[in-house]
Amino acid sequence: MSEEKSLNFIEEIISQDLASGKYAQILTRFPPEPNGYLHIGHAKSICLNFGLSLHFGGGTNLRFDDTNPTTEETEYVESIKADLKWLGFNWVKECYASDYFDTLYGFAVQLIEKGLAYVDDSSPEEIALQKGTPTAAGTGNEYRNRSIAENLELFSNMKLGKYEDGTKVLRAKIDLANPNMLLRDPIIYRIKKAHHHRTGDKWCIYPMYDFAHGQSDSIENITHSICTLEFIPHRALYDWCIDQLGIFPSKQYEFSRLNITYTILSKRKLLQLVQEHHVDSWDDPRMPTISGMRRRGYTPESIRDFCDRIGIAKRENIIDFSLLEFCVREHLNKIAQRRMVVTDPIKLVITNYEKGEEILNSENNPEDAQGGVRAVPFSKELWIERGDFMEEPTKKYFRLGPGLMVRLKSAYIVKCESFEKDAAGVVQTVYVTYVPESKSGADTSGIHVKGTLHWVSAQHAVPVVLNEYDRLFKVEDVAGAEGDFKDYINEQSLTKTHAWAEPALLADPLDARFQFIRKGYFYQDTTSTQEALVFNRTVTLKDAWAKEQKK
RNA sequence: UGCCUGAUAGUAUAAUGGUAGUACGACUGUUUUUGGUGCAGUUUGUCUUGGUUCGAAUCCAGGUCGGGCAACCA
Repeated sequence: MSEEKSLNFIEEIISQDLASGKYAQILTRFPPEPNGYLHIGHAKSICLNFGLSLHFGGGTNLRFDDTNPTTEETEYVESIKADLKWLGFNWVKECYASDYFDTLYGFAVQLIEKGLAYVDDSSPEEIALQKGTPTAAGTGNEYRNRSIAENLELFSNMKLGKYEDGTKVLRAKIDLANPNMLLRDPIIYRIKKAHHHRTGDKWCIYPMYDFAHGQSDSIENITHSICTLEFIPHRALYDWCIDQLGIFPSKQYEFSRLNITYTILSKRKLLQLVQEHHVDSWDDPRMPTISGMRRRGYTPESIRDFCDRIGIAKRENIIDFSLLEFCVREHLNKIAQRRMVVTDPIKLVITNYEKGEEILNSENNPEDAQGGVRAVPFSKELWIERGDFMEEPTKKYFRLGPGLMVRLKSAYIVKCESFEKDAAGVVQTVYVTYVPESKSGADTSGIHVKGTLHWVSAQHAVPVVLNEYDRLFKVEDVAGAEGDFKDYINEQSLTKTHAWAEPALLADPLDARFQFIRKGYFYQDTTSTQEALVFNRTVTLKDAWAKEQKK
């Protein structure tokens, strides 16, 4: 337990509960509905729940909140488990609300027997109408006065499948005038003759969230049930159910959900992006899903670090996307293998280089003294970036231009002697002379240059495809922007580039993390093959020169 | 017009009646064979009006602004 960091309000509550002896150890839970893929907002909840039990001692259950058979699928269950494991968390028990269907049914019967629940034959519209409005009390109906015996029989018949979907519901009998709309006789069971991904066709009635969640927490002896702010009004119902049933008193606590600039964190909207082909899939590297971020090259460490930094509180927030970028850069800088890739090539010819070719060594990672070196072939003709040559260099331009000198990374210092344009006036070739005694690591030339360029030997170059990603949306606050969120989609969020790479990439493992020097961090895409290498740009490098140019 | 919540630099998050701090961002400088990294520094803040107090971001009262609540979703 590290004491130097101050506690957030939930950690505060837990340390008090532990100190007072209320609990000997804590048990939290992560309760996704298996109706979509996990995203970075879930990661915040995951890191919180698992982090809490790791920090204070105890455990965390993984519980699938699968009470709505029409939206849930096993595919989602599997992806959620895979994402959780990848993030590095282990749950104590794998639970399903559907495992409690029998118990939950019994709870409902208990409520009926206490005169606290009744079967209502009204239509959804009628029920909504009878609920009143936030400022006007609701009105009852004749079904509210049904006898216990009648309710018992009707509810049993509901279970037996004697009624059609939507014709009857079971409601808790609480208070139709309560200022909290959720307490105005909430529906706790509805008829759905649908196939459930786990219970199959065994059930045709399913409990609502409010009659399943708190009870599931209680059944598992969850001590601290942590959810997001929009569930605050549900807490009264949560407690009411537990009180009336007299079961283990789990307690609900709420924190604010995560928002990030230039993206959306809503399963419903993310599903829409997939279904309407604005992105390729749930794991499209542009998606803020865990699987998308994994494919893009984010590391579990960087996501956990991000969740650590954003903090836990109760106020609405929107985190800068740049914080996420900072976190992944910081981690990748330490572990990524440096490689050289040229994306928009022009030819560089070294006129006085007569050796044919030679093999140079270049460090894999300057941050890691044990990282070793790799062999990089060097020759008379190289590819360099078009952006690294300027016909008429501006002041503060440290790259190549007529008469200017630069170092070629891990190789020699060269001086630009001349250049050649094609018919259209576009520069195609730059002619330089090199300084033989300036060889990297054995430089006796005494020459000091300000710029260092990456390069690839033309005859050894390997073709690769780079997926360069930009933000998915054009506005900062997508959820808060007026109108349809899809109007703000950035159509240029993906740029595919053909590039030349150094041959070392051919021998690198599939899951290696790379920094393409001066370009950014890259990770091999799932579609990449030895014959056609494809890399996703996880994030660019910070670019002080781009900033300087804007001035 | 009801109920529930919340409000500290650009963005987050601490300070639990006693020096408003930290991170990211931005800006300087410095180091550097990545205009990367590292290092040093600068910048900007307690929603408002009263009250209690020796002392208020913190407690009290009123106001303002934000978010949520009327799914057989979770």
